[in-house]
Amino acid sequence: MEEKDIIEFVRNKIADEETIYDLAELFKVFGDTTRAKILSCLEVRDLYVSEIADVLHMSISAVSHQLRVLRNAKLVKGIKEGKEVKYSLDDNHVMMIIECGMSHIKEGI
Amino acid sequence: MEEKDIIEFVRNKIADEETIYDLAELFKVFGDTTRAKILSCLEVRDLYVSEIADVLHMSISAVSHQLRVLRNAKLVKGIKEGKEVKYSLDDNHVMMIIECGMSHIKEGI
DNA sequence: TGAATAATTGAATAACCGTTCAAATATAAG
DNA sequence: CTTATATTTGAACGGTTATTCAATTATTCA
Repeated sequence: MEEKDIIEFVRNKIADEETIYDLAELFKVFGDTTRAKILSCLEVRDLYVSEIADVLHMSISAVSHQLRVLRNAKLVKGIKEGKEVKYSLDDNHVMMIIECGMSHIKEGI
Repeated sequence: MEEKDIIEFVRNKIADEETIYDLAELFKVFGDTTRAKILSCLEVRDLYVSEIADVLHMSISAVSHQLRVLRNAKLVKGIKEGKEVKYSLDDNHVMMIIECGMSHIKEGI
């Protein structure tokens, strides 16, 4: 196969630009320590914002900002209960992706 | 369960700080469009640096910089062949993680 | 040995992003 | 209605990082 053809071959076979962009955006959300911690907490139990802040020794504001990012990415959802908002993982895809990454780490990389 | 106990309960059950840090670091590497594109290319076929640059319409330098990040994260490996260096995915964990993210995207979410 | 090609590296710039702080909104309780 | 509590939001600051450009290393070939 000629060099020129290899380039075309690969270019035609890879996922389209938009899909790759979405993929990177998704992983970007997981790629922050604070957000990863929040997700880990919610993996244990549904929690109110202030509870998450307490567990992680962080400010309410910082947690809330990151919850918004997670919400936008449809990784968590918040349900209002009176003055408080209880957060939970949006679906079990989220846990799956975390475990997927975990297994990579655990295998000594 | 008292509020105080909930905090302790969750704090004791989540993964340890270091593991979560490593997890975030791993996803951070996937969380960049350029690197995601490079990985997509290598999913199709092993390639030389200049071939990757050609496929993605990017400079050799930019590609090389990102390949270093991917190498450090043990996601790709490069083998010298004369003047050139042929890159490939480091193991099939990498493809698994990509597919894991893909399935999340595809499911409409 | 010297020229040419492939890739890496370092420094610099620019854009992005997480945290903080202050202010605003929403709900409950007195 | 007023106060207190829970959360959200916006602006600003500081740190991180991707790309560019120039220089360097490594290898082949004449």
